[in-house]
Amino acid sequence: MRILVIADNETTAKCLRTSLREEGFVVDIAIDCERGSFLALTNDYKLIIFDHALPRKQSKCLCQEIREKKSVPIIILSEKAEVLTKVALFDAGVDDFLAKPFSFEELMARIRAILRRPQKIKNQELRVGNVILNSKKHEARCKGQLLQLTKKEFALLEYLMRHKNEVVSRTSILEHVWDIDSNPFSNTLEAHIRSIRRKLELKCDNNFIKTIPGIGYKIEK
Amino acid sequence: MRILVIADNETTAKCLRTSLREEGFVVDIAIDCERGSFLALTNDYKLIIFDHALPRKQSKCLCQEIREKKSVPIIILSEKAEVLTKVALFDAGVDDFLAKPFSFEELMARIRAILRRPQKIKNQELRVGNVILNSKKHEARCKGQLLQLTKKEFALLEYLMRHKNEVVSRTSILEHVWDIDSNPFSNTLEAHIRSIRRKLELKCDNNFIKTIPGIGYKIEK
DNA sequence: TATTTTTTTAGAAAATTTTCACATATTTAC
DNA sequence: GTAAATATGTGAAAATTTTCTAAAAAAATA
Repeated sequence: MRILVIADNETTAKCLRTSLREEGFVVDIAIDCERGSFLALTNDYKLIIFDHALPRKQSKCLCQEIREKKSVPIIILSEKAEVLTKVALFDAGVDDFLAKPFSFEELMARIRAILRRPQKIKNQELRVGNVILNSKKHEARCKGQLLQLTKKEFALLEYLMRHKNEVVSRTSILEHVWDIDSNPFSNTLEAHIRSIRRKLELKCDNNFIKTIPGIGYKIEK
Repeated sequence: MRILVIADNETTAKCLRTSLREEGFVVDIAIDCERGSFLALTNDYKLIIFDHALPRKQSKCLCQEIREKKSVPIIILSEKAEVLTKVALFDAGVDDFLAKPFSFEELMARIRAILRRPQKIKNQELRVGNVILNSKKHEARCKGQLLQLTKKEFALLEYLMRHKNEVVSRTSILEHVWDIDSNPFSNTLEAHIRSIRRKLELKCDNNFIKTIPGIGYKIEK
């Protein structure tokens, strides 16, 4: 689940990224409008979080620009919830509005609401075949046995399992599970697949992740 | 358990904070309305305590403002229990009302009533695995042996134990166990975890608090 | 003021992620 | 069918990130 944070203040952006990563998101940050706009238009983010310390006109324009071409939800973080600005921003296609400083819990509540992923889903288990993922516990099990997965392995396996019965291309995996700084020529994806497979084989399942040469990977129910 | 105290008189606020801390709460204080409103709206407090020495209109407005956006309970401390004011305040969404002077015990009784967890706050023991917390005695035991925990350590361990079997992110720990002034870049959290672990290891349990790298900590039953 | 508690600091240790060199498999061209 | 080209798999090491640790500094408390 990849999202973009746009903020002029690098510290703000990095704090947000750290917290959002703990929640399992893949986070790109842009510390100016231009880069923000570029990233927003050239990637498929599930959500954009936008710091309104940016100059007013710029941020309104930016929202409109993004919304003309993408249907991605936008959350604005603002210094003061000024009514006029607020209305203007909603007109520009903003989905939600949060006055600073806010608690991270509050932001997460808004994010869940917008992504239409109520907290319940987070508690729920994701099950395909013998494998069960529980993201609240950050626990993966195969035939009841615990798999000791790292954060990246967990995210990768989760992505594949959410797309069970379909072939997922390397490109889309890299786009959703890695952030913008990932090296597209490396084989880190293969390395991670390898290590998940090894852990699965060790515990139970020998052919959970199938390779579709030239295309990508697939998990079948 | 984080709460907010709003009072014009700094001494009052600090006295309340001290007493409430002794009861195990994490307490933010605001010595004017503006900051009070600001904190109330931007944090997830379990309770707001409100000194009515503040100008009447202000406090009514403040309550309404907070209640429009938050469902947090509010207790008002008033110089005289004037009936009219009282009614007006209840209209504004106040949950309880206490005329000064009052005993702290009395305030705590109201707090317990409002939080609708009369036992859990003070009387009940919290038990996970070998570890038992008794917040009434402020006593932590592992296999019957007493652990000499500081207040912060106790609060941190309690937070983790209340969320047993789930991964608790560093961010959410910082938000719930530390107050607004905590530095997000420090590693005071790790330092406290370390010192709890050392005390636990000394007495009994070697792997009570697990680290989930990149996410946070977890206690399993 | 003396004592305890909390926070900060900085370097060590641990864990994770990436890279690399080469192995193996698959596809394509002949 | 075979060889070349392409794509993926593999294990180990390097690089990076994250967490741990101990000790000193700062703050709170008695």
